[in-house]
Amino acid sequence: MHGSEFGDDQLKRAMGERLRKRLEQAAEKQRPLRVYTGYDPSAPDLHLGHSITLRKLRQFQDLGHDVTVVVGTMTATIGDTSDRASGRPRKTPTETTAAAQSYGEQCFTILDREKTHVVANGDWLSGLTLTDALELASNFTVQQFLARDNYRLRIDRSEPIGLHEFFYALLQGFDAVHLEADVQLGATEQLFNILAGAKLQEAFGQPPCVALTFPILVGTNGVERMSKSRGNYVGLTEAPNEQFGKIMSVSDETMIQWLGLVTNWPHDDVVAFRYQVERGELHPMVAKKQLAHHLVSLYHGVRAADEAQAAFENTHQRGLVPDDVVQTSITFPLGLVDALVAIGAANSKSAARRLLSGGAVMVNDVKVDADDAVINSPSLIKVGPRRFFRIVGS
RNA sequence: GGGUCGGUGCCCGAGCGGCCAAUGGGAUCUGGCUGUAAACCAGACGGCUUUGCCUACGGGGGUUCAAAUCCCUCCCGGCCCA
Repeated sequence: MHGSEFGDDQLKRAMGERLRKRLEQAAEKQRPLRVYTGYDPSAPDLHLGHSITLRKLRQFQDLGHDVTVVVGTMTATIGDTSDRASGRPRKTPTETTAAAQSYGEQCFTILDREKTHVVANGDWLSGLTLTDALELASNFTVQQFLARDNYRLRIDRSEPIGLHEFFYALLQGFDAVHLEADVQLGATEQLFNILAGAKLQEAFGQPPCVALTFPILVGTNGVERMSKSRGNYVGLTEAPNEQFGKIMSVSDETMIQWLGLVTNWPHDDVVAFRYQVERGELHPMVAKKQLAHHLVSLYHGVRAADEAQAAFENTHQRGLVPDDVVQTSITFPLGLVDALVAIGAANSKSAARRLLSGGAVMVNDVKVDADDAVINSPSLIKVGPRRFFRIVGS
C-alpha cells in the first residue's frame, strides 16, 4: 500500500495489520472486501484530488473487491470542517442531489462502471430518528471532538463551532455501519471521521473497518489543497487542452509532489523519474509534459493526449494560432473596445480599456493599445498570452 | 435574558465627518523575465457617454455645505455570562 499515510507509526502498523488479516479472511471465505470512500457534493466537479482515492478504489476493484462510492448528499448539508479552521457553508438538499448525479458519472472516468455501486447517504441517513441519533452520539465524548486540532484552534481564537458540526463524524461513521464496510479510504484529515465509523461499527457488533488515508493534493498554485472553490483544480472531465495547460502551469516542485499521487506509474518508476529530474538528466519542462500527457491520456485516451500536447506546443511554444478559435460575428465597423466585450474577452468596457492599456491585445499580430481603435474587417484578436478570438462580419 | 463586539469591494481586513471608489494582504488579470513554468519585478483590479459623472461600505430614516465614518431605527451575526 504505497502512498497511504497516518499520523503516527503505531496506527499505521495497526491498520496495516488489520488490512492484512481482512485480506486473508476474505481469501479464505472467498468473500470480497467491501471497500468505500465518500465525497460530499459540495462542488460540481471531481478533480485530481479525488483521483487519489478513486484510483486506489480501482486497484481494489481490479483485485476483485466490492467497491462503493458514497455521495454525501446528507453529510454535505452539514459541511465537513475537517480540512479547515472555520465553518463551511452548508448545502441544501436540492443542491446536493443535482451534484450527486454528476459525481456518479465522473467517478467512472476511473472506476469500472459495471462493478461500482454509487449510492447517496441521504438514502439511509434521512431515515434516522432522533432516538437513533442520540444512540450514535452516546458513543462519543465532547472531549474527543474538542481534542481535534481544528476545533481547538477555533476555541483558542474565539471562533464559533456549530453544534451540528459534531454530527458530521457521526453520520459519516454511520455510513460505514450501513455499508458494513471492511475498508474506508480518505484523505489524511478524514482519519477522525473514519475512525468514528470504525467505532460505531463495533458498537453495532460489526468488525471495525480498516482506515486507509492518503496525502492531500496541493492545487495548481502549489500552496493550498486542491479544491473547486479555490479555483486551483484540474477537473477529471475537463477538456484535454485545459487539463494539459493547467498541468503545465504547475511549478516544478508541485509537479514532483503530484507524481506519486496522481499517476498510474509504478512506485519505482516515480522514484526514478524524480531522481532524473533532480539530477538534471530530465528537463523539468519535458518531465511535466510527460506528466500532463499521462494524465490526459488517463481521462481522455492517448489520442486526445497527443492532440493536447501538440496544441500546447503549437500555441505556447511556437506561437501558432490554435485550430479551435472561437469565432464571433459582428457588424463592421465596430470600436475595438466594444468588440472585446462582444467576443467575451472582457466583462465590461472598462475592463477592455484596461487590457488595451496594459498591452494585452493583438489584432492580426499587431499590438494595439489605443482605445479608439476600430475593427473594419475580419480579424484575429489575441488577448493575453493564450486567448484567441476570430471576428467575422455578420 | 444580561453584557459586549461586529456587519466594508471576489475573500480577509484597515478606515471611524471632507484629502474615500475607500490603505494593506490574498485571489485574479496584464506586462517584464522564463522552460506557456514557478519564484521575482512592475501595473491593473465597480461602472459609464471617462479632465467628469453614476453606483457602492447590512436595510431604512435623519443631522451636516459634506457621512463608510455622527444620531435614530430595523435586520443579521460573533464572543462571554445566565
